[in-house]
Amino acid sequence: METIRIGDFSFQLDLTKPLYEQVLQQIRYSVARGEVALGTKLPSVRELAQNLKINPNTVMRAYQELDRDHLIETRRGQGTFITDNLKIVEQIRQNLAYEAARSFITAMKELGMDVHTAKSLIEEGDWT
Amino acid sequence: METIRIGDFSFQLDLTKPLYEQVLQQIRYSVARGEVALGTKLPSVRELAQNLKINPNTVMRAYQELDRDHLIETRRGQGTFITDNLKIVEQIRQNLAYEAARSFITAMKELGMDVHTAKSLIEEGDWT
Amino acid sequence: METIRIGDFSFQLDLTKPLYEQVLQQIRYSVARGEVALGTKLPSVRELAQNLKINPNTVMRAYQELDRDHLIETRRGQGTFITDNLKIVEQIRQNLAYEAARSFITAMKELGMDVHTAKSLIEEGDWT
Amino acid sequence: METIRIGDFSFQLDLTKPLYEQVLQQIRYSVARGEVALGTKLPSVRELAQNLKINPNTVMRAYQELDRDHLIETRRGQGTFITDNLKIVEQIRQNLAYEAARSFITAMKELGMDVHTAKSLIEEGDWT
DNA sequence: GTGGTCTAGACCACA
DNA sequence: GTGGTCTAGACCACT
Repeated sequence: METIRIGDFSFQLDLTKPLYEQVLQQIRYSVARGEVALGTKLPSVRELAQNLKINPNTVMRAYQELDRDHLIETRRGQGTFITDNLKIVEQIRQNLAYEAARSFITAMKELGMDVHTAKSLIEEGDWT
Repeated sequence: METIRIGDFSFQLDLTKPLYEQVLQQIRYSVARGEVALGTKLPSVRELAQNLKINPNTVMRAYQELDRDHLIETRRGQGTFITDNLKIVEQIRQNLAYEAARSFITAMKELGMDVHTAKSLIEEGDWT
Repeated sequence: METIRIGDFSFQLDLTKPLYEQVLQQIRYSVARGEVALGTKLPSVRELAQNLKINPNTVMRAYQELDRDHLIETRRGQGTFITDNLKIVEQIRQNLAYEAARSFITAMKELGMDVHTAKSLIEEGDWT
Repeated sequence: METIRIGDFSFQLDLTKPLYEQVLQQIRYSVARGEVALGTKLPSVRELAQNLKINPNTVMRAYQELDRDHLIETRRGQGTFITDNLKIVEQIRQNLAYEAARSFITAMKELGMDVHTAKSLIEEGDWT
């Protein structure tokens, strides 16, 4: 799978899965990971679409959803920017981590395994 | 969300998500959890459909996917049965657990957190 | 898969495939292979059904189809017998072999492989 | 039996056999035979259905099974494409050929004929 | 009675 | 426009 870099962002798209969701997630994770400075200007919808060779509507949809979560801000005539509110970023980072953990634990419980077993699985696995 | 019991199985359907997938998963987990004896006859397609108030085709699709994974066996004119092969069941159980762990770790890494942090999250969380 | 012997015949049933067809084929092949003497009496419908733990209707259907091919003969009040006509048996044996070869060659051609390649495949394979 | 061509594909349907299986097989063989370039877009579900005068659901089922084998890739909103992975195609071609040979040999053995006889049958037959 | 295939047609998600 | 899910209901194959 090809990696495309644009500004501080990098994208890897799997064409068989919803594109707008991948774009959205990869921006979300880039910011949460701290790779992108707060307040940074995002590439324009048209520019990103061109680079990723996807439809501008798809990029727009991704931006809209991020805007709704206040992770990015659209300023008319200026472009789209990462929020400069550190709290929001931290909040999102925590939520994503918590959600991932919670769904792991849920799956384990559905298999009749307890939290202890879950921990062992994480410890013993080779996650390179 | 209403729980429906039928034979050794219980089902909870969320009408906003693909029904056949939920049926499929819930059978898969029931067997993996060891709640259902190997070789057991599943409810007939029509019977389960009626109980869950969904279309028989939807149930059939769930059964067919499980059949392809060899977790169940369908015998025309007789019905559908859980495999009596313990190995297959164990294999599936391991795979489900491993997949859950792997996707948790992947998400953590994408947030810039390491396996150690992942473990702490599991330890400290309140997963009741 | 369990093998069941009854008289000169032996059966192996896979419950997930049409039973009447398996019974039919296995009788057909037993005779073609020359394992069963011409004129031999077949087990009664009821007896065979009992031994194979399947429905008598299923055995009956197999017998009826074999009767139509004149491989067996039903004599009222006496039972069912393998034909004593060697020609019919030879004919069926040849047909079965020819059919198998023809469908193999057809598949090969559909893959864009010629008869020569087909022969090589047979020669080189490990068919133990 | 009427042959219907559409794009690089051609279809012949026998209405007495499962349609989705025939569609599936004919696509599979077209690709294995190398008649269709890797990465090619398949006709859309609706388009193929219309041309073959069958129901879109029937076409979809064929596509879904091929997708599971990774011979094709479906991209929501974009269409369905032949895989661009040559390895998968070669693998499938080999498997199909091997399976055909294996089932031929099995049939011969069940008739009490050996591999040598099988080879002779292939050599002597008139397979035009 | 069991499962399997097919149709017609609705409604949704994605690009 | 694309594919994906679901329904209702017909008809068939097998036990």
